[in-house]
Amino acid sequence: MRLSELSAVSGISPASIKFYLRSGLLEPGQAVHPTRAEYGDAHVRRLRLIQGLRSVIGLGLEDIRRIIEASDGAETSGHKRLALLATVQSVVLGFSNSGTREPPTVKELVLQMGWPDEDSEARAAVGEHLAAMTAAGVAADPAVLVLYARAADAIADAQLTVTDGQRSVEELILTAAVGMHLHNQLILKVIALAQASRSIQRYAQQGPHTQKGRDGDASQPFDESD
Amino acid sequence: MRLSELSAVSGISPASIKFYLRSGLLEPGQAVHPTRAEYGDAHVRRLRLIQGLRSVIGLGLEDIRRIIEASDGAETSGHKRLALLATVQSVVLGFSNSGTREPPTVKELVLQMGWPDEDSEARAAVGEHLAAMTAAGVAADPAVLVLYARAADAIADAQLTVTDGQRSVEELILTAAVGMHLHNQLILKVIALAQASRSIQRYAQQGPHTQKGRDGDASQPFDESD
DNA sequence: ATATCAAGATAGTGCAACTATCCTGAGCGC
DNA sequence: GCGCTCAGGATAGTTGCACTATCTTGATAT
Repeated sequence: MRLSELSAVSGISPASIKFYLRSGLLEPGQAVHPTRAEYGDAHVRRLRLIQGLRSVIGLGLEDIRRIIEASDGAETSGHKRLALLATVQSVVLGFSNSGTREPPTVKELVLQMGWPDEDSEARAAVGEHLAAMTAAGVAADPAVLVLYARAADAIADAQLTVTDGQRSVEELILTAAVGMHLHNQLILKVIALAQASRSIQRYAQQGPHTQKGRDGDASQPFDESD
Repeated sequence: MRLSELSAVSGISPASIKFYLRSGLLEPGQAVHPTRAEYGDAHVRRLRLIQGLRSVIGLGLEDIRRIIEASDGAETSGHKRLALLATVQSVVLGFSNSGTREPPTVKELVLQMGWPDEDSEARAAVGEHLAAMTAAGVAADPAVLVLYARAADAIADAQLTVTDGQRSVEELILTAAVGMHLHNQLILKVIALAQASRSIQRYAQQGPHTQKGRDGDASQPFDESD
C-alpha cells in the first residue's frame, strides 16, 4: 500500500507518517520507484505501536525509538522477548541505575516473595528508589513493600500470560506497556480511594462532613466546594 | 522583601517569578508603590510548592494553579484539608469522571476493606478505570484488586499521618503529592521487578537466559547503549 | 535633578511533535 | 510526445509550554 493508504488504514495523518519516517521510527518501506514506495502490514503494526505508546502512556518519540530498536529481531525466542520486556520496563519507567548500593530491604523482599535472587535492572531500580525515598524523608515501610510486592506478583503473572499469547512483537510491547500503565494507574486510584476513605474515617469526628450524614454534627455549615 | 530578594531566597529566577505572577500562580505581593512591591514568607512557600510540584512530579502550571486555587483558605480545619487533598489527588492523577457507572467490583472492594461506603471522586475514578481496563481487554482481577487495596490502605494511613503534621498548606500539598508520586514510582518498579522475576522463572526452562536478561544479538549489530 | 534599579509588559527562545508547503518526478490522458 | 495531476521526499513553519530577555516607566537615593 502507499503512504496515503497507510495513513487511511492507521488513522495517522500522512504528514505525521512522514515525520515518523524521517525520525527513523518507521522503516522507509519498499521503494518501487524513486517516487513510489510500498508499505505493508508491518508498517501498520508499527504505527499502532507508536500511537499506542504515545497516546496511552505518553511516551516521547525518543523513548519509543529506544523500544523499537530493542524490538528488532525479538520475535523469535522466549528469552529474547524477556530481554525486550526488560527494555520496555526500563524505558517506560525511566530506569537510570546511578549506582546506589541496594538497601537490605530488597533482598529480604526478594527472598520473602520467592523470587529468584538475581540482579536485574528492575531490582536495581527498586533499590535506588527506596534509597531515594528514604533520602527524601518518605521512607517506605518494609511491610508496605511486601504488600506492594504481593500485588505486583499477582499482576506480573497475569501480564506474562497475556503477553505470551501475543502474535507480533508490536502487540507484545503494547500489551506489556499498556497493561503495566493501566495497572499502575489503577493502583494509584485505589490509593486515592484508600486515602479518601481513611480521611473520612479520621476527620469524621473532628469536623462535619457533608455527604451521607455519618455523624449528626451540624455545628458549622462549611462550604466544601473546590 | 522585593522580587529580587524573593528570587535569591527561593532560587527561582526573577524572570520566572514574574512569569508566575503573570500566570496567576503567585499573588502580586503588597504593592507599596506602583514600582515597588513587598513579598513575604507566603510567597516563598508558594514558590517552593510550585517548584516541587513541577520538578518532582512534573505537573504543568495549569495543574499547579488548580491545586493552588483549591488550597486557598484550606489552612483551617481538618475537613477542608481533606477536600484539598482530594483535589490534589484529582489533579495529580488526572481524574476525569466522565460518568461511567460504577462496576459492582468497587462496592465489593469498599465493603471488604471496611472503607466507608461513600461516593468520592477517587471512587468514581477507580470505577471508571476498571471499566476502561475491561474495555481495553486488560480487565483487572478482583482478587488482584484486593491486593492493591491492602497495599493502598497501608500507605494511605501512613501518608495521612505524615500530612497531618504539616505546618503550612503548601507543605501539606507537597508532602501529599510527593509522597503519592514516590509511592507510585515505587510500585511501578516493584511490578517491574515482579515481572522480571516471574519471567525468569518462566523462561528459565525454555531458553538460555544470560545473567542480565540480555544477550548479544548475533543477527544485527545494533547499539544497545542506554 | 538625575542616575539607578525595580516592577511590569512585550516579545523572543528552545524543545517536542507535528503540519503545511514546495519540489521533483512518474503515470496517464490527450 | 507533452503536459497535468498526484505521490513521495525534503524544508520550513506552527503550536503549546515554560520560561527568558529586553524595553519602558517611574520612584528613591544622592
